[in-house]
Amino acid sequence: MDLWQLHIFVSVVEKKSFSRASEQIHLSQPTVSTHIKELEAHFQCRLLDRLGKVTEPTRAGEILYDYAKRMLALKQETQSAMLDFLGHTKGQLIIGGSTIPAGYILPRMMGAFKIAFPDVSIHMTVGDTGQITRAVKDGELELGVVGAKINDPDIVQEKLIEDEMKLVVPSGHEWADRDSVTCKALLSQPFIAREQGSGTWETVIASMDKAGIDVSRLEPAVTMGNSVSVIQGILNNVGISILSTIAVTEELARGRLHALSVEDLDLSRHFYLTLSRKRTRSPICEKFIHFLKEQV
Amino acid sequence: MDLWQLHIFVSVVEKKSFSRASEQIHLSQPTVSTHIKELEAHFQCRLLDRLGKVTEPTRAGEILYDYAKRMLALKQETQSAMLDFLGHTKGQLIIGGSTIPAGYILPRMMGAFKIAFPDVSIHMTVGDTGQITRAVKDGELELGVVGAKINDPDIVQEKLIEDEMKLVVPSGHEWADRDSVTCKALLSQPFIAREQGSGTWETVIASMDKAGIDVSRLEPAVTMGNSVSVIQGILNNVGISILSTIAVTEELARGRLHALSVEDLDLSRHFYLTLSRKRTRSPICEKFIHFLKEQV
DNA sequence: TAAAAATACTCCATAGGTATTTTAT
DNA sequence: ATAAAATACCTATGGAGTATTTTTA
Repeated sequence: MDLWQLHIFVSVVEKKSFSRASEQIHLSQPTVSTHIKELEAHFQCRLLDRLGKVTEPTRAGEILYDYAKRMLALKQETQSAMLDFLGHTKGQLIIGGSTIPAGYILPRMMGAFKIAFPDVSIHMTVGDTGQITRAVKDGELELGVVGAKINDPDIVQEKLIEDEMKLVVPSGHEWADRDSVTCKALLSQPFIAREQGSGTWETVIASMDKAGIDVSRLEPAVTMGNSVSVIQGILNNVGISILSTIAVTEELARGRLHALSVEDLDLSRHFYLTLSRKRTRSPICEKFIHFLKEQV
Repeated sequence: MDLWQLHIFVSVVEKKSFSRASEQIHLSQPTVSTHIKELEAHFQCRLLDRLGKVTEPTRAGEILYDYAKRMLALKQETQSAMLDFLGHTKGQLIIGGSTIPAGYILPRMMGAFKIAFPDVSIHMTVGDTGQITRAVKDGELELGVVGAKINDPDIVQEKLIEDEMKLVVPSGHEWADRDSVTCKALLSQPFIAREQGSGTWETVIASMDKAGIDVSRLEPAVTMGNSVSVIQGILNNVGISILSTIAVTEELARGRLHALSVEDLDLSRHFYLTLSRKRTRSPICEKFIHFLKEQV
């Protein structure tokens, strides 16, 4: 019993004739006979009563007819579900990002993408670079955007957007009017650090190392878990810190914070589009990648 | 896309490996490869990501996997539905009978059959011989029991049970103690006739004709629609009539009616099992036919 | 007699195999 | 080095055809 035989069977039932069915399916009449014969052999019973003028299903044939119709309908449903999916008109897009991308970059993109493809439902996970990368590798996420380069043969990355990090001080601060400060000056100020695993913080440390500054000489007033807390800390004069300008655009615009560059410190970094090397991405995801590269 | 390929695909997804799947389905690994390749060509997309150690479905593959499982489950369901039906353990039995069989013979049989095959649901239609025969011919009924022979090449009949018809009189009647009366004597009594289409009545008329009695000389007190009414008529002294003993067994036993034979009148008739010559009957029906012949 | 299905047969496409190569761990 | 999948190639089954016979209205 296969779908093709069931299709032939259904046609014979509906046309009430082997010959008429053979015309409909573009087969010869003997071929139709053979397939019906085979089905009857398989079920070990007559399925069709050849009454001479017409052919009608037996009771067993009626039962099979119902099931055959259901199976063929399900086949059709499968075909269209696949077409829909491949035509990237609907489906799920499961992505992830580290703090800054998930907080500021991806939401904007998702909004725009949703307008272009309203039948796509998007799920976003937030995690640190390691978590996101692992999920991409395991196929749990189709795409990630993180702030660090990963050395893993299963992962491919691509620069997506440059992030300019700056020293951020509250509006009443002594440096509030300056454009830049020296790297050394930083050591005299109470500083808000980030906990381990933060891409932002790792970039800061790396660039200080590179500039020959001993990071341990920084005066960490407090360590905070996320950039929102850091911003609150700065606003409340707990200390100052280096942050993504992306994360503080709003506060800068409102004049509550000021951003200045640190001389001799390369605080630029990139966010990387992070994909699995081997896994096939859904057409929706490919579309979203295209979108990302275009928009940024 | 056919069920066999989907089965192979499902196996690969579940075993996470072409080789493992090939072992499970008892195919060679290259054969599995070919089938997957063909499926991928059909849908024009990758369905499985060969990751080296393991193989996992792509998003498209996940969608197909779900549908494939549903289709294979439906195939299984079809198989068992057919087996159930052919094992005549469950299903529908649609039969019919003319008045006497449907009123007295078939109900008894149905009761006994239901005990032997509790999962069979039985539907019975009552109609005159013509209606029942036509329905059998059209396949609406699988089996009929009627009181007349039909001349139709599409119909086969078989004597099932002999019905002895007798003259029935109320207990207070002048003939109540007699065993028989002459045919002529009938003409002096108020008689309850049956309307046209009644097999019982046709048998009465035919046998009178044969005995050389002019039926029109009968004194029809009233014409009634069914044997139950006739019985009521006799009980209430409206007149007497000739009836199937089968239909009056109860009243005879209770002594409220008496049955006597009519001399020179052949009032025996048969009920005939009536089947379509060409149509295949369900196993349930074949079982029921066996049952009928055995029990009577 | 005419129409429908079954039978007989022929052919080729393909599902299946084995042997081997390529790829990735 | 090893295991997995892909490739190459061969074989045989069976799906499709045409021609014909059988059946039945």
